[in-house]
Amino acid sequence: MSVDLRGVYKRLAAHFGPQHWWPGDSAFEISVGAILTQNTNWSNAALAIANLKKERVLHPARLYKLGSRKTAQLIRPSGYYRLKTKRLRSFLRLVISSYGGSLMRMGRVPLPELRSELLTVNGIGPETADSILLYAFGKPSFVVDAYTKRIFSRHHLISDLETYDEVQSYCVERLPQDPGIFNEFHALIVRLGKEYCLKNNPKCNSCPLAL
DNA sequence: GACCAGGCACATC
DNA sequence: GATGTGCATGGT
Repeated sequence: MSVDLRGVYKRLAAHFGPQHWWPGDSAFEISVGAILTQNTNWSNAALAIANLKKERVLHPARLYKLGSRKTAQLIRPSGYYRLKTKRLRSFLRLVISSYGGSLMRMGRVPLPELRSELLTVNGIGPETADSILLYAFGKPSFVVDAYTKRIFSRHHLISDLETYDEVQSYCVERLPQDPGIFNEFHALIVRLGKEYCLKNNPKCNSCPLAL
């Protein structure tokens, strides 16, 4: 069975309107946000980013120079702060050692190579890598997350056993290879998930995606 | 006070 | 390769 994912996208877009993702003023800020929001409510990640901005360290070299203790203190509201400090610093080492601290230079690397490189960083898995590629660098890398899996399996588009790569292929094969569409689609899925497809108490009756 | 949130690495079987 | 566990905060 082949579901019209383009149609799904159009309906969500018509229902919710533009989502204006990802909130952030630079590729670096978006990348940091992608790590800080792992398994975490965005509002908590945003508190941490606000702290980094206030200290004027939302910049690769400055943040690295800041050191672990101070970084951990600033990103505390995002949760898992010791773990995320390590992860941020692993990412920073890549940016600094391979690209001289320039996200601009990093963004010139072709998608497949850059994705592989990001996945070598401790703490960057497929979702975080794809979020950085899509939202920080504007590359057509489709982001799959818990909402995508939950919604698609509840609507019987996929089984709940599918792996990350399988769900990603499923979507990529059914959508135009356009970063603008990938961007909006994922944001709309998250919006739908938050409003209609909660873990325990789904108000699925009124779901705009009656498939 | 329980439950949840825009994951990932690592241990163990 | 599948399954389980640690990581931690702030909002509802």
